[in-house]
Amino acid sequence: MSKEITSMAADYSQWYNDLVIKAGLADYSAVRGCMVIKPYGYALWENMQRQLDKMFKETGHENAYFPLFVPKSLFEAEEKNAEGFAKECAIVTHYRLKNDVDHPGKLIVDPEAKLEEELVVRPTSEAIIWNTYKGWIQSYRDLPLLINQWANVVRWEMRTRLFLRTTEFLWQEGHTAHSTEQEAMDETVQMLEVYASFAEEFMAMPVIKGIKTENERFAGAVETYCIEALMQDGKALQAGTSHFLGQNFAKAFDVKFTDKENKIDFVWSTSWGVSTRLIGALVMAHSDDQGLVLPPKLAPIQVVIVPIFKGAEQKELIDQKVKVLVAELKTAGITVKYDDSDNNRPGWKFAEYEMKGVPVRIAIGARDLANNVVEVARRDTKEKMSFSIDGLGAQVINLLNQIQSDIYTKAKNFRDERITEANTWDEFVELLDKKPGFISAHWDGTGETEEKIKEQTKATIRCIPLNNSQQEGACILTGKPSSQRVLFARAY
RNA sequence: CGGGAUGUAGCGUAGCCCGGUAUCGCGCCUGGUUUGGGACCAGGAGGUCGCAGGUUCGAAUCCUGCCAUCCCGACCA
Repeated sequence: MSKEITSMAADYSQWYNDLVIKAGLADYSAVRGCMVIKPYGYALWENMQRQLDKMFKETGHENAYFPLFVPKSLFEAEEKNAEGFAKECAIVTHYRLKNDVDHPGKLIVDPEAKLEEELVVRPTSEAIIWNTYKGWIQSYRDLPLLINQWANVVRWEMRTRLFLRTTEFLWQEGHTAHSTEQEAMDETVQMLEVYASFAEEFMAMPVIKGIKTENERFAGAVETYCIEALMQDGKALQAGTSHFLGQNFAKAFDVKFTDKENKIDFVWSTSWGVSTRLIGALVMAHSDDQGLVLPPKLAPIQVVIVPIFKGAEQKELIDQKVKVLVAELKTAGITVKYDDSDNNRPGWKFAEYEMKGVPVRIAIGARDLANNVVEVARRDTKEKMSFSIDGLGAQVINLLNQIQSDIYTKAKNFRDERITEANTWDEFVELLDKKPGFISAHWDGTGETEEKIKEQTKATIRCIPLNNSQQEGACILTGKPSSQRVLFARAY
């Protein structure tokens, strides 16, 4: 099978699709808008999960699991949340099929089996969770309640894209309850920090932390914090959100607690989430025309070893040496695969593992054995070098660390070069096409202006960066006074 | 929901205009030779041509209807 993919320059969107399919991350499925996550893609997700889960636990959270279905009456309780998600919900209305008497072998929905109350397939779980929390919280002693769940959710999007926006997707959603506003706000910011450090340290993807404007805010939130990343085509991608929900959900679901002074109040809450969209972000942040480029810290395979031999005798010698090397690398904590499969020759394997983004490839042949070296190639730069077999583990660890850091730096330089200030409308419009990326510009603070800018340019305000420097200026569209610049971009 | 495209073997395709039971490549199986950037030779298996009707002696091909997926747009915390 030809493994060529469309080049980024020719068609970025097609490049992305080709890459996801050919690298074996996912497949299209028989269900519109839903994908199959293949083992390699799922391994990547598992690595992300493992790290995030660890970070959640380190910050005091526990995992639990809540139902997939939400009774409609609960779903509608928090008005803004319900309204925000209403037009993208899948609804269960019946619970049984029956044989179609007119068409043998076919089934139809049994009209007798209509549900008394429809069930909403969760697009997010606030409703079912807050309904549950009501029974769990009475006293300040029950707080804070710090729970995360790993789950799937369904949002009936009109247009889907592999990983970036699928009808069903996997994610985690944290839902916490606190006795004070300050504590809930601290939690919101803490989790934003967790996401940011995960993105930067593990995904090697620089992000901008900020808050959303009212238009872009989560339905039902008082404030939405986000991390925004920049993809290689200059479009922004929301990579994670952390919401300060105030007392909105507590009031909607009547979740009250008694404080030390025996006073009753509604609890304060947060929710925060990241999804399999992060895989899409990872793909678009680093990869190239030859395939994926994965950060060593998340790569399902960190090192692949390919034998090069003439005849069974050489293969035997290489096998023996590789066995020792694999053990050494594993001891050093490296995930290593020895691909001595007979199906394909070295050249094919080289191309294949480049497509899959394996950070380091080691080739070993008779020539190398004679010289007590191996050929080491790094995926990100394609650079080839020769490492001594002695102390290979330590050298490889250094290289993996170097790659992790280099791809972050590369992505950061790329991103930083594409944060441009615009001071006039013409400049703003021109930049969007000529130098796509984040555009830092003054805005008059109104939703109407934001909406107009979106209509005219498709650019939205990605965020108001945290610790944004205050600066007097004039809104690029209306010329009205502004106290700070905000970041605009076209986004996924 | 609007616009565009596609549906033929596991994948990618030719054939369709001009009707006669399906082409090629990759992959797969067997045997052999190979292996430092996507190997080669020989043999072999695999397809109710998306579905349902219709026209016809005969339909992948013509007609009607349907379905599905993808892409672009609108939409999207």
